[in-house]
Amino acid sequence: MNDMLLTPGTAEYVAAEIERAIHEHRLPPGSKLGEDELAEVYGISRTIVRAALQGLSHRHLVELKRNRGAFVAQPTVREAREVFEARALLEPRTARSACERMTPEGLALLQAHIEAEHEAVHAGESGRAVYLSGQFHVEIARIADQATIEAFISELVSRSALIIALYWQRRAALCESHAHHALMSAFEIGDADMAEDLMKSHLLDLVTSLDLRNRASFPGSLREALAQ
Amino acid sequence: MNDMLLTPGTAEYVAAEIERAIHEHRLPPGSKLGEDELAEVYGISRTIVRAALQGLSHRHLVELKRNRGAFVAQPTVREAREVFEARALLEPRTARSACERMTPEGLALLQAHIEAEHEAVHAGESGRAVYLSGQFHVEIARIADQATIEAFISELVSRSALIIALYWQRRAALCESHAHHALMSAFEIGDADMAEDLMKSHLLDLVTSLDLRNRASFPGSLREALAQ
DNA sequence: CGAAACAGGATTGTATACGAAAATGTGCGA
DNA sequence: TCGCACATTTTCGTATACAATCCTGTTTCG
Repeated sequence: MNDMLLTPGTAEYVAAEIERAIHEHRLPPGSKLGEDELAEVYGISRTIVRAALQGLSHRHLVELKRNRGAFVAQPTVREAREVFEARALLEPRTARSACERMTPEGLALLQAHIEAEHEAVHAGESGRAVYLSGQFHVEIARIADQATIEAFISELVSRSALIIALYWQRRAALCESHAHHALMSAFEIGDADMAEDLMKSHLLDLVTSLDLRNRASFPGSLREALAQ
Repeated sequence: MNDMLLTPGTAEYVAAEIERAIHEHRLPPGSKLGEDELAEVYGISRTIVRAALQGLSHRHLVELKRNRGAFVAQPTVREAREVFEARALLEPRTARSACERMTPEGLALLQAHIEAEHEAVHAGESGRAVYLSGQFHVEIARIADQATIEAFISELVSRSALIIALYWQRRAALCESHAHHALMSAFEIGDADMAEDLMKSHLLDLVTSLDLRNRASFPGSLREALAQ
């Protein structure tokens, strides 16, 4: 769905690949990202890999531990709350803006997006489904024509993928598509108030579908897993 | 006012130094940031300098032109509008949160901040004054105890410094301190609604004090300066 | 037998060397 | 004199070499 016009071998390309893998839950939180390993995979030197990892760490998707290496980030419960707090500030009014500036092309884009989501869900590609449902929010920001806010939302959506990987609780798998469908309706009839409200409650639904009780977060992940 | 606990010789240290210089208008928009030059200044290799510059480019403070080098960013009029749009979404409600969670320590911190601003203004250190008045907003986000939003606001404030350098129009030099004083009053009496409203109008005042008419932005800066 | 010290291996941190691209300066020809 | 092509110089992009650090498995001593 997103542009693939990044030339292979660049730091941006490698970063995008890793980010997508994180987003699709192929790289679970805590995964070690060895520099030599990545360099070999992409046929480049560690210089580029390091640039990519540094970029990802600025987006809080990767944690760089000095002399230890790079790891896929493990957002704490607190971080998770903060991310959705930020989304709650940015996204509803961005959905409003998008609705006000909606074009036929934008509408078609979002429609195609939703259909791709459905496909992924039915094909059992849950990773891709999670990725697409996140990108839906980014597309809305893009339609709102706010590049700065879009960049923030893009980061928050990616971090949300990590949060979902860590704190998602089984129940409620269908609310997603419903919420996106509802938003589409609002966009179609051009009801900006409705779009804003729907986005607000959609985000609220998302947080409440997480298990954000303070279970000591995951600094070690092992200590946590074994300390019965 | 900010922590100086970054060990010299690291990319973070160099990035912080450059960012501060940008913020204080010692490095005007468009300045060339040569790698060899910076490496010599800080007594390090280009490796570290490049890491620092890449970090700054992720915050949109530096523009990296392939095979050309790094330059202090020159936000366009459109970018300027977007930055303040984003600030309008984030900061008022963050000021509210800060007000609700205000502590005596936080109050004292902000008070000291304002006094430092006054000092800088009276000492004629306009660069430092601009820097401090920006940091005031970041401190509020910190008091609101929202690290994620704080990071966003920090970036937006830094970009605002560039925008001010480019688009500020003389008049209205005193509104700044007034607005910050008014905010302090709201914090002191714990009036969250007032804090939110004051921040909202403060940001509005800021944008309206800029000259954001489309004067072809500054892609070249030279072409612009000489095309009479 | 257990714990601390030690050595080996693996991985990251930094500097530097070399190649590539762009900007600039020079000289030739029209 | 002007313009174009070529050479030079500067600066960036990438790879690689080496040093520093950490982890782990082993040894040694109490």
